[in-house]
Amino acid sequence: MNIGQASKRSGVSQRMIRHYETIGLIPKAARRDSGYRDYDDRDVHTLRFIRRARDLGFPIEEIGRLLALWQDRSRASADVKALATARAQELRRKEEEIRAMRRTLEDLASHCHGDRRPDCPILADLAAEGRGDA
Amino acid sequence: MNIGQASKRSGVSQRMIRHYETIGLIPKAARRDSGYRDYDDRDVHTLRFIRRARDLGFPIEEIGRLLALWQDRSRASADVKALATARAQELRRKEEEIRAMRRTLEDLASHCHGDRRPDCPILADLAAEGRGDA
DNA sequence: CTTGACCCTGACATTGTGTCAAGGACCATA
DNA sequence: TATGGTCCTTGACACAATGTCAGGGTCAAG
Repeated sequence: MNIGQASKRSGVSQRMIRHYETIGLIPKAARRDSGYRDYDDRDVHTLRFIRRARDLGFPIEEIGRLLALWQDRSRASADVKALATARAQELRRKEEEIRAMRRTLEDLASHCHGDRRPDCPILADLAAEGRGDA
Repeated sequence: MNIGQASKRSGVSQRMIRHYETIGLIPKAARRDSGYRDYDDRDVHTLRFIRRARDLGFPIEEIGRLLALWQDRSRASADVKALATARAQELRRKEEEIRAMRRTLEDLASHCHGDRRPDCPILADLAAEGRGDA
């Protein structure tokens, strides 16, 4: 099948399919005489795997490792689990970071009148003489 | 003062100071005869403002608007509050998204033996015949 | 054969930041 | 004054992941 079909069936954009090929995440696709890339169901399956991993927040480089493990019949599940838990921890870290930012903002906003008066604790906070790095 | 000092005092890297100038977030710095950029305390104050906003997750473009509001003595606090709450909501959205990913991963990992056996529900899930987009 | 849908490559944009290179400026000390 | 070390300048390349646009073939149906 052509790349358009593969894209629709896998949920990975044509752009990204080509990109993954370029960076070597997936092998170079077979080509027709016309030069068109040609995919089969296994390829689509692989693309779905990638999409799913991507949706779970794995960076490309780790997706590559997951793919290798997936294709290695003798892998140890511990190796996979290690990647997954490391990712989960990283996500937890980001989550906390964003949460802290959000709460600060909500706190600031709650103290702001939000009317036509000009004074605003949000700007006051942003402008506060805080520590630079020096 | 030179850019190095301004950077240290504001906590914004030299790279980003120049970048902000390039994209017009801050006005072009004054120059010495030597060509060196020259900053004063007000500039540093502005840079700190930017850094603080950046730390709160505001994208550059919104930081520009905040700066304008900050410098506008007659702004209405409602305008500032609107930006802040919109940002908070966006952060909340991201937070949820990341949280969902993390929980899925943790769930998958909890069902994985994590030993030398090859079978692993994490890979099984990634490889699952899920819906593509077609 | 023409038309429209599909494919190809390559390039540019985004967001925010780092780093490296080649070259000039400045300052202090030998 | 010459030399060195530290600072500055610009410009370019890089990351991750993606979109989009342009200019040009391909294919299939009418």
